[in-house]
Amino acid sequence: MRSTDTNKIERVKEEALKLIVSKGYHGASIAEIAKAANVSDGYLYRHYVNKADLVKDIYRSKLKDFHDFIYELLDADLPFGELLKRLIAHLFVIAKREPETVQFIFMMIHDHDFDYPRSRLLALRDICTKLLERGKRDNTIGEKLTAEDVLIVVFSLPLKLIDARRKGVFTTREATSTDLDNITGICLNALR
Amino acid sequence: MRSTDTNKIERVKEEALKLIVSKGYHGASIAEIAKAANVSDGYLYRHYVNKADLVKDIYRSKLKDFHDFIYELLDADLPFGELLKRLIAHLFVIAKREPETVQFIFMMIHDHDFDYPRSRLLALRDICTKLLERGKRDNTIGEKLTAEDVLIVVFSLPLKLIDARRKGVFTTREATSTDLDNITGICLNALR
Amino acid sequence: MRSTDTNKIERVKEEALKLIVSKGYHGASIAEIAKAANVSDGYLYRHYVNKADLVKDIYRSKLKDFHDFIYELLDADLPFGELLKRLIAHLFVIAKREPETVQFIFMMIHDHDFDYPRSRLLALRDICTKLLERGKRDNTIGEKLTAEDVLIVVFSLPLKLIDARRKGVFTTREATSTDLDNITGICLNALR
Amino acid sequence: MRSTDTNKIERVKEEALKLIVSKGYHGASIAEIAKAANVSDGYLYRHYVNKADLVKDIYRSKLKDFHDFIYELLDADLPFGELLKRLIAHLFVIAKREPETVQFIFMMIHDHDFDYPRSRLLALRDICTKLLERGKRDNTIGEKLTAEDVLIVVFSLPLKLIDARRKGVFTTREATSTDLDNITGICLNALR
DNA sequence: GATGAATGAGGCTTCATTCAT
DNA sequence: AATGAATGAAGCCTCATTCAT
Repeated sequence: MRSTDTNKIERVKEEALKLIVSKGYHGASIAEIAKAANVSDGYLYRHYVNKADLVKDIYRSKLKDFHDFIYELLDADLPFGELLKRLIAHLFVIAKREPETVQFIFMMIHDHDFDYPRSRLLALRDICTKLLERGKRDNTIGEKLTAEDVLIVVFSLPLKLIDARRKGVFTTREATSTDLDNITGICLNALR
Repeated sequence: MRSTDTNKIERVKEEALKLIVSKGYHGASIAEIAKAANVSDGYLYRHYVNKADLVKDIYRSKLKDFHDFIYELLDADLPFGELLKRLIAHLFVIAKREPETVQFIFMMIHDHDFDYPRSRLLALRDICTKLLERGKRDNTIGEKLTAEDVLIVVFSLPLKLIDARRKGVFTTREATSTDLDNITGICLNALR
Repeated sequence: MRSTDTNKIERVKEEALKLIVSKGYHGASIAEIAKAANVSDGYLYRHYVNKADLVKDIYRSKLKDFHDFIYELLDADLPFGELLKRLIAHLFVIAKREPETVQFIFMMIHDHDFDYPRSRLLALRDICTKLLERGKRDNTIGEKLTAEDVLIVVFSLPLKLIDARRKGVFTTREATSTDLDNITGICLNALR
Repeated sequence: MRSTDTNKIERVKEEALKLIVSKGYHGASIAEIAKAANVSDGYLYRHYVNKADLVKDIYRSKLKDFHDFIYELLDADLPFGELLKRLIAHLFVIAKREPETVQFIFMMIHDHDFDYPRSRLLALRDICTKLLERGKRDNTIGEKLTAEDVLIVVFSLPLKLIDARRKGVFTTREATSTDLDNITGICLNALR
């Protein structure tokens, strides 16, 4: 999994992500990805055993980046409300700066062919549990709520909003800071 | 002249749904679907122009069933809280009785290759708008909330919970009436 | 091969001919032919063993009509020049009145999948031989020429001209009486 | 890196031509062609977008070879009679040496599914026009004749003779030099 | 390490034909 | 006699993967 030309494999991952987002996993062929990355068809097989392995790696690393960010937030010892706001703000910022990344994660989460990576699942559970503790400590989260509740509220609503906007369910208007406040408020209320 | 066996195409749709749920759209081949439905490979092409057309039809009809149910609820003129509870309860019941159906809808909603059918999109907007009105009339939904907020709360959280359970993110425990009450409460709070 | 509804099978033959001319033998499906003839898909199988059999029958009958016309001309005991002129004129008239018929014959003559029907081959040989005799009797055909020469001249040049016009090789201008005289002259010269 | 085996694609074209001649375009399947060429099924799709594209390429190149030969003849500045004789002789030689090639061209010219390639059509018109000029210059072609007349005489009669022999309309006897002289004489007379 | 030519399994789809009614 | 629902063989084509260079 080590490469001489670090750039190359990064290019592959980048183009793979972009193409998968725009054409779907099956729609993005190895040939097209390789061409976009200016790499030979066979190149990626020196790093990954197959196409799915490449995608899993991208998926895993994107999730890790996100989880790492949350861990940093958790380390900062903010009140839960503030923490949540920053978490969601982070999502919105990424959704704006690199929309493909958020869309990619959203796609993969729901893709039949890709499980949530085991290591990430453990991290996710851990994060939800810590968020729950933090919220309860601050009396921001209701006594009876569980980490699972945190999961479905904190990691569904914002992503779903971003996705709804992208698809134009009601509007394609770009998310504003008002939207950010609204969705944060909704999440906070939800966990009351 | 043989008369059309109306069961046949129903069998095809049923088996297609099941196989797609278990193996994904691309994983479920025409040959396999036909075999499971005890029908010839070419049979479905007498009803649909291609595989995607079949799947879209199933998708559309399942969504329609769901939307029809909600319209019935809306007609009943219940208070919003009760309406929401019944709506979510319905989802839970289906998720238990025909888990593939809910999973199928959940998959299709997030599938890159399938758009939300136009007619259903209009119905969905209409439903969210009506739910919003009802909630505001009852003072159950906050003044500033929008139909889009209703959308992401009412149609994301319960489905996401069902999906989380199926995947065993935290637990694979079957959803109980307590879970139902909890998630309803969360949704109600979210829309406060 | 007898039918109760003579019209029906005639309609089938007519539509088959038209569709084959416009879409080719493989492009014209039984379903489409049946639909155009307002007949069931299975209908033609009560008259012919298969699709090819239907087409052969149409082919044979169209050739027979043409051969019959030539035999009538031969009976009229005209000088060869006049005979040839009338023969070619007949082709031109049909090409104008029912262009599909001439095109159909032209297509079938050159189609890999359809042999010239045996009975028609014998008639064709006979016709060429009689034409040769007539021409030699009149001193219109050179001594050394053969029935085969008559064949390639009389039955190639006019049809090829009609085809070239249809395809617009040089022009798509409709064949005039001048064209008729020209091509007749060419054929006569060819056989000198 | 394996270098492209230039023989492979040539083998494919060769076998495709042979199989199409013997079984027709639709009768010659990709699988069979690939097998005959000792190549994988998918191989030809690395060179052509589909089956028709392969066949068009063969068609075009065979026509080009023939046209190139005629252009060489035209360059030689021979009297028209000699030029025509050599042209027809060339056809006879090829028909003997590689009978499939002539048959292939003859089939394609008359195939409903394949147009005469545009570039070849232009060349053909040019050739006929130049032949006409040459013939008129030598007083070998009548004043009133046109390039279209040259077309149907020069490019129909010899091919039709070859085809008639192959099919055994009158005889299957191989074309002799006498036949060559005869058909040349017929063509010359035709254009008088 | 890297390439890209070549493979071939497997998918979707068509359509001539059958046969129960 | 006629229908037309249903069949299924067979075709075309895609694309992840391999491996000689």
